[in-house]
Parts: sequence; structure tokens; C-alpha cells
Amino acid sequence: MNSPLLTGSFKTVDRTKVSDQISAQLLKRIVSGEYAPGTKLPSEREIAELTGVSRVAVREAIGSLVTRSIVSVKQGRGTIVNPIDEWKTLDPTTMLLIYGENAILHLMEFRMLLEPEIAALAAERITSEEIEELRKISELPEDDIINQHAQRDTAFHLHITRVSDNPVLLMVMTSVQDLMNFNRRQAFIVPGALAQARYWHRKIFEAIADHDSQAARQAMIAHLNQVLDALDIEINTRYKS
Amino acid sequence: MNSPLLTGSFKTVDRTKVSDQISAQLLKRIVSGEYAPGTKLPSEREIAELTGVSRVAVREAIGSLVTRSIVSVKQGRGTIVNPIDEWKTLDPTTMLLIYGENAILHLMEFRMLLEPEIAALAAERITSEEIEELRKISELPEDDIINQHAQRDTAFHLHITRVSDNPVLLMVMTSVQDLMNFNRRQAFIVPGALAQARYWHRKIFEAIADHDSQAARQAMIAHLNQVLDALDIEINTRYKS
DNA sequence: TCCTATAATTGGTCATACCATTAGTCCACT
DNA sequence: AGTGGACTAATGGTATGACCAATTATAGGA
Repeated sequence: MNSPLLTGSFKTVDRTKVSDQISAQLLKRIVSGEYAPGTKLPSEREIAELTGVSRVAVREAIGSLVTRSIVSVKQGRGTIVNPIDEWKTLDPTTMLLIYGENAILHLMEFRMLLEPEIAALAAERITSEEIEELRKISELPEDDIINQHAQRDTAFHLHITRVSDNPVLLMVMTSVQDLMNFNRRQAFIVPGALAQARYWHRKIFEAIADHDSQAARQAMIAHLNQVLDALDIEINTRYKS
Repeated sequence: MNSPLLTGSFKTVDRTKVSDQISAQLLKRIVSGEYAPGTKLPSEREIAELTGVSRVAVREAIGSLVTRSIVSVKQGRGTIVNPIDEWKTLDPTTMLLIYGENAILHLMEFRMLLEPEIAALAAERITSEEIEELRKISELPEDDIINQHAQRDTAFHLHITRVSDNPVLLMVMTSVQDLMNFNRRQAFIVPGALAQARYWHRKIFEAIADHDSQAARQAMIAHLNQVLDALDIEINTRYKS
């Protein structure tokens, strides 16, 4: 290989921030058990030397972990890893690192508990203007592409949450949808899943627009069950092949 | 005043990190509308000069906001404030800054939706060993102090969540409990609230130990309604005085 | 008028120095 | 033996100043 410029074997330049890379690496080692909860991380100066970056970058990396309650830092003492119970983060990378494939199943269970109630609340509280907005969002084009549909599905669920008029719900669901998106595309690959989603989105919208909270709840349950089925099929298929 | 050491007017030394102070100040200005969503923050160098701290401290402060999706940073362009919808944080300070007294009410509504279902799940899944652990935690001493009781209440609710065996639920509830603790103490000041909490904790425990998910759900609903009443009374009383 | 080369702005990283807190060590004094 | 205090080492917190990298603004030329 004498001339990479001619062979076409370009390499994508890594534009990720150094501190993010260090942060990810630390998190990985923490999850893997190399730095178990309760134990100390190496000192900032040490990590800097080991990774070949400046102490500033290391500090930024650790700072990100602190904000998510993954570690605690104390001057003069060091950095210690918190028990997973105390971690406060729903960010996809972390969840997938810890729970792998199960993260999605746990997440779906969570949605099954909460989203039907959100739909019911939305049915009670939606205003006439919001009904029109929701109508637009809930209409899924017949010829929708899978990628686009994933986006529309996110928007639909988030908008319902917005209508329910509770910022706590919205913040939680926003985080949750981020994690969902990691698998949403796959779920819709299953034949017929897209058509069914179309159907249930319309049902949910109609129930909410009618201020029929019970119907909204039921429709949401059915919709989520359908998504869950699609996910199951997808996961099983993947493991077979 | 010649000798502070003799007058007794000690001042608590401020051990807050500079970067945290800057972070808090920025957040305050953002929430107040001085830096509205969509607009740009001053440059790092500018903020450093305005606040009289080093650029390092400013960067750490902004980094904390980035981790919570409150702002987005891009090299060469600057730091822009994200729409509140996209913020991913349930940390008490932020929530109270944005929603004030309402934060607690929104939070209670959230709990009313989720916790009964968590209790039901716990009833289905609890193991014999976990029953014993939960029993210990659910026993509230007759002569419990309000402060201690607040802690026990947190522990009780979190332990039920732990038993439900879903990490997503646990992470969400952990974040939420932090916010609750800001008002838990006050809720238990209401006469009789403590005794009622004792009663319902026992009821909830018994239902879960019996694997009776429907009873667990109902008991949790009753318990949360009782807490809500206490909070209402507390808030009304405070506003009258 | 439009495009381009250049400069200015702004965040990203680094090296280094020094301050502040904590924990451990050792020793003198009781 | 034990108590207290001074000293030291380790570690995080802050500050400077410099330079790199991406973006935007600007001036100049076709």
C-alpha cells in the first residue's frame, strides 16, 4: 500500500472530543468491573499519563461522569465510583453498556406502564388547537420510508406527552425516546409493522381528540403491544440468522 | 466590630467550587430569559472576564450544562441555549428554578401515574428474601422524628422500585426522589400525616408480600393521595401565614 | 454581483504552576 | 500508652498563556 490517496482506503477522521473519548473509556472500564463501585479511580494525573492526554481533558471527562452521578469527586481524597443504583442517567450509550439487549426490553416495560396513562391524561387535557397539531403529526404517509417513520413515531409519542401538560413526564419521555431510537428502526423492519403502527396511531389520535381517556389508554396499550411483538420478532430473527 | 472571633459572628466558609457557582449563575440567567432558548451565550473568554474567573472554570461550568442538554456547544460557533423541551435533567435545583412551587405538584402527578404500577409489579416479582428486607424498611418506629421519617419514606419507595426489577424504573425514581426530598420534610409536618404514612406503608408492604398486585396498587394510590393532601394543607398553610 | 482568499472569532487541547483539602507519619510532651 | 501537633505526600481545584481547529465575517478581485 504505497498511496492511500489512490487506493480509496480513506479513513474517517475522528472528530470526537478527546474528553468524550476518555469519558467513554472510563465508563466502559467502570461497567466492566475494572473500577468497581466503591473503589477509587486512578488520580487525574495518572489517567492523563496513561491515556496520553492533558489533565484538563481528563477533568472534563470525569466532570461528565459526576454530572450523571456515576462517580463522586472530593478534593484531596480522589474519585470514587458510585453504586449503579445511584446513577442518574438514561442516556442510550450508558444503558446499552450496562444492560445490553435487555435495555430495550426494560424500556418497553417502562413505556407499557407509563404511556397508556399519559395518553389518558392527554385525552382529558388536549385543547382544540392541539388537536389540529396532533392530527397532522399522527398522519403517516402510505409510502413512508422506515427511517422517516421512526422519526414520525418519536414525534407522535412526544407530542402526546407534551399535550399531557406535565414537564416531569416530558423530560422522562424525552430521555426514553432517545434510547428507543436506537432500536426503533429495527422494529419497523418487520413486515406489516408499519401498517399496524399507522392504524393504531389513528386510533390513538381519535380517542384523544374525542377526550375519551379510556379509549386512548386502551389504544396505546394495543399499540405498544404491537411494537413489542415486532421487537420480539426482530430480536429472534436476528439471533437465528 | 474589632474582633469577630469574640463576637460570635462566624461566617461559614464558601467551599462551593467556582465552576459550580458559574454554572448556577448561567442556569439562572437562562431560566430568567436573559439568555433565551435559541440564542447564544457570551463566548467563554467573555464570561471568564465578566465573572472574574479563569476560562477553565467557565468551561467546566458550561460542560455541566451540556451534559444536561441545557446548551449545545460547537467549535467556532459558540454556545446556544436549547429549548426547554430538550433539557434532560430532573435535578431539583433546575426543576425548582423553572417551575417553582408547581414542580412538586407535577412531580406528585407523575408519581400517581407510575408508582401504583410499580407496586403492582413488585407484588408479582418479590422474592422471599426481598420480603424480609422490605419488611424491615417498612417498619416505621412510633417515635420517629420527622427528619428520619423522610429518609425512611424515600428508602421505602426506592426499595419497592428495586424489587420491581427494572433498571429504567429505578433510575427514573432515583432522580425523582431527590426532588421529592425537597418537600418531603414539609409534608410530614402536618399533624397526623406521619401516623397515616405508617399505616399505609404497612398496608403496602402486606399487599406486596402477599403477591397481591391489585391490593398493592390500591394501597399505593391511597398512600400517595394522603401525601398529596398533606402537601396541599402544607402549601395552603404556608401561604396564609 | 458573485466568488474567493484572508482575517477574526470561538471552542478544544495542552503544559505548567500554584492553591486547598485530606490522610498519613512521626515525634515530643504528658 | 496516648494525645496532640507539625510536617509531608497525594489529590483535586484554579489560573495563565499558548496554540490548534472549526466557523463566520470581511475585504478584495474577477
